[in-house]
Amino acid sequence: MSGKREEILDAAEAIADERGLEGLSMRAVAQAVGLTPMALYPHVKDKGGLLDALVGRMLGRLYEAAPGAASQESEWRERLRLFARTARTLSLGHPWAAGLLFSRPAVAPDAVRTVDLLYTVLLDAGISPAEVPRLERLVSTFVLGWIASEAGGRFGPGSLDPRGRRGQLPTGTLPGHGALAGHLDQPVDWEAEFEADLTDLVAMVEAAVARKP
Amino acid sequence: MSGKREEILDAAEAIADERGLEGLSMRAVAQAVGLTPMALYPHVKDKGGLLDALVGRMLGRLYEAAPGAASQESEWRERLRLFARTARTLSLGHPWAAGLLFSRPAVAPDAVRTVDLLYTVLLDAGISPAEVPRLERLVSTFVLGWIASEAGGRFGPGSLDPRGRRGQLPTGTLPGHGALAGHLDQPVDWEAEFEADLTDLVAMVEAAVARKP
DNA sequence: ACCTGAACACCGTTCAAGT
DNA sequence: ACCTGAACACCGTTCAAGT
Repeated sequence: MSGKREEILDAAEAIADERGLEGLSMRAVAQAVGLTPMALYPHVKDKGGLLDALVGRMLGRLYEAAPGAASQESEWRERLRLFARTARTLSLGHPWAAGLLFSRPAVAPDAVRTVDLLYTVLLDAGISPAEVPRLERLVSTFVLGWIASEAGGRFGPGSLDPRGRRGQLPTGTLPGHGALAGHLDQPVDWEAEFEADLTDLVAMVEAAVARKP
Repeated sequence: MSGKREEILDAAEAIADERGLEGLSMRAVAQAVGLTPMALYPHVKDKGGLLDALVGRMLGRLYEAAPGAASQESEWRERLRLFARTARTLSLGHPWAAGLLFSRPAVAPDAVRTVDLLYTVLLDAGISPAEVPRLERLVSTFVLGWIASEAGGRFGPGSLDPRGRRGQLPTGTLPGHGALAGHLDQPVDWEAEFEADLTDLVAMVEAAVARKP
């Protein structure tokens, strides 16, 4: 019936993918669906509401795309990793999305489903119920922070290129950089780094299980 | 000499603190310093440049306010915690700041100093030089993600209130929430949770040291 | 160099009016 | 209910002109 709303969200997502978040205006969306800007308001209520709907969609897709993470058949470690990998892949395809999750508390049903998925993973790992909410926030915050950094450009050359770093400060004031001389020039394999981080994260969960039986 | 730039940045920071990031316009800053909007441009070049300068300042303040973290006299564990705590305190005072760091790769000297501080902490912990850059990104990404979540509202009631979560979905579809029934209603002590997370983070660094000697 | 004033090409949203 | 058109109160930034 109300496929008009879906049409509007489709157009908005396409615009965000192509022109970024700052290219996403009510006027641009309206033009894309062949309407006047004001004709959007009955369907999305607000620009904020449009953004909320957009992240709601992404979370829904995350939940659907990581079915193995939900089905309790595979091992919790693999479910955790699958979930994180899916989030990363999704974020790379829609680089505007991750950053929104920091400011718009996601109350949509799909957001709750996603949190619940992590709850069950941690419970199956053997985390005591009292610690599960904190560890869920720890894990989701790290994953979200990481994919937002990668998609948003924080890991980009601007902040990484060692040549850019050197020379701005008097020599000797950067002892850490000095000690790492040989290790800062190589290009980074981000997928491999993400996987290594997930290994550390899984080990942290295991340690939390061992600590409190 | 060029205290005018500092005056502009002071005004911009005050506006961001009081009215949030969306209240921070070139026009508002100009009015606050008693100038025409265009008179700002020789000093800050751009609105993007103004935002960069603002986060540069925050990073400088982070570096200055955590001197114990830099001075190699205290233990690395305490230096890591001090650094993270200082970042959190700063972020709570300027809630608009953390989110900016995801999208604006900080190349400013103070950003580099901050990264170098974490490098030396990890080196002193005994992390092998080859692993230091990855672990620095892991630690800084978690801390940044956490303070951005807290300051941005992701941890807020919208996404936490269990009453809001229940009822939106057919019962039985949220097994995790069901199993955690008693543990989702209590209010959270965010400072205590942050400290607990830091304990897990420190333990993760220790595990990385033990793994590769 | 530093600043102004007018102007351009945008925003989100309200409101009265149409169907 | 759904849509339009004009309008309001904003944006960042360019440009020509002043000093």
